[in-house]
Amino acid sequence: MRSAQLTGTRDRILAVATDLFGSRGVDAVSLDMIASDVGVAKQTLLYWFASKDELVQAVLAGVAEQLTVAIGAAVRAAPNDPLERIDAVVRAVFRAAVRRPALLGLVREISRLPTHVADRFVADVMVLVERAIAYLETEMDAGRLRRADPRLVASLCYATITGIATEPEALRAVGWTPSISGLRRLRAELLDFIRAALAPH
Amino acid sequence: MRSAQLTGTRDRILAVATDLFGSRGVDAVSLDMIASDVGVAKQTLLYWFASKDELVQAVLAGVAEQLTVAIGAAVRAAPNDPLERIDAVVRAVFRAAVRRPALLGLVREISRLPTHVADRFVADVMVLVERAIAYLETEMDAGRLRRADPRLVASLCYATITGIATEPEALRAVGWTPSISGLRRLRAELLDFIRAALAPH
DNA sequence: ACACTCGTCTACCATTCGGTAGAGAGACCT
DNA sequence: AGGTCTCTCTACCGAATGGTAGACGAGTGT
Repeated sequence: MRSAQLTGTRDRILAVATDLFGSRGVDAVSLDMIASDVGVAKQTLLYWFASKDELVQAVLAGVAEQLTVAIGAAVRAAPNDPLERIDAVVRAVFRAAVRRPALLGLVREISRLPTHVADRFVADVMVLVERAIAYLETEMDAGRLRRADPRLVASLCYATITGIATEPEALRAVGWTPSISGLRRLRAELLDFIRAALAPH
Repeated sequence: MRSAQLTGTRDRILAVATDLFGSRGVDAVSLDMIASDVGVAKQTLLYWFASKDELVQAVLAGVAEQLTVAIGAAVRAAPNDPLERIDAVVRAVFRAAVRRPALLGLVREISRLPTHVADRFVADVMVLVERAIAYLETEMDAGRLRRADPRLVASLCYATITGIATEPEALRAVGWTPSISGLRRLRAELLDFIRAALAPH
């Protein structure tokens, strides 16, 4: 054995692969790049993951779990008001995205992946989406949210959040530079936008 | 000369490249694929465009022009009410995206491109963005739009529109199937969402 | 002491990629 | 007719990619 790592080789590979796949895209990242970043030979990657596809699937599984846990905790901790809950979820997703910037970038990668690679991930996330849709619907029925098609509202919120979090170019184009305070302002503006879009009347 | 084509080889290459780059991503599309789709040899591509980078730039230039023309015409034809104008722009972008589905997918590709390839396109689009921001600001000052940071509002609208138009996976995940009537409903819902987010109070 | 498993390595392979070299076929000019 | 320009082709190249084959060393159980 080479040495007693604090984290196992497999976990380090997953961490590096998540960052690289998310920030540059799956196609643009080679196994050699990941291996060299981790500090092992490419063959070591292929020992832990039989193929690149399998590595991508493992990375996606990790992302799905992180999102599920983060969102679940946020919902449980939030008061029962729908706007407050949406607020809490957006904050949770933002927090996750700040801690690991490539996370939402990876979510956006799925539309480019062959279906047999993305299927499992789509199924995992579908659970979250269905739950959100059901919740939106009951709140609309109760008049606490603006009446609309809950499925499309969920898509719109998703598109807005991941869009804003994964398009640094778009933000640079409007003269935005990343910083802690800038990020907080961005989040506040995003929350206002979504609140205004969903509030009744 | 091989034959009298209705459109020149160069234009056909551009059309095919736009569709492929936009739908599958620049990295994932090889010159061989484009050439075989057009029905010429790869070398013919490299005769018209000195390199893949140059082809990508030419494709982006075409996209920027189409968007500029479509949006410009929509704005000129719309009444002076800000919500009406935003409405008109969204409809124009949607129309362009329906006619050529890969168009907005390409816009999203720029964040992955080397800067020297994307720079020109970013500059072209920045003109549109600056104009939109200035307009939003004056309308906010006049109290006809909800008060907010116009730069970030522009980014949010951009993220929402391109997000919804380029993530078929996300829409499939909420049980949406593409159709003419479905698309119209989607557009209507998107317009309601943005109107509600931007209307004063 | 010996066989076995686990984790990592070096060496290599087939394929694909973007790009070069150069030939050839028509159109046009003189 | 001959020369030149435009456009397309076949043939090839070096680099990079995902993946295979197999050796090596350190633990571990018997």
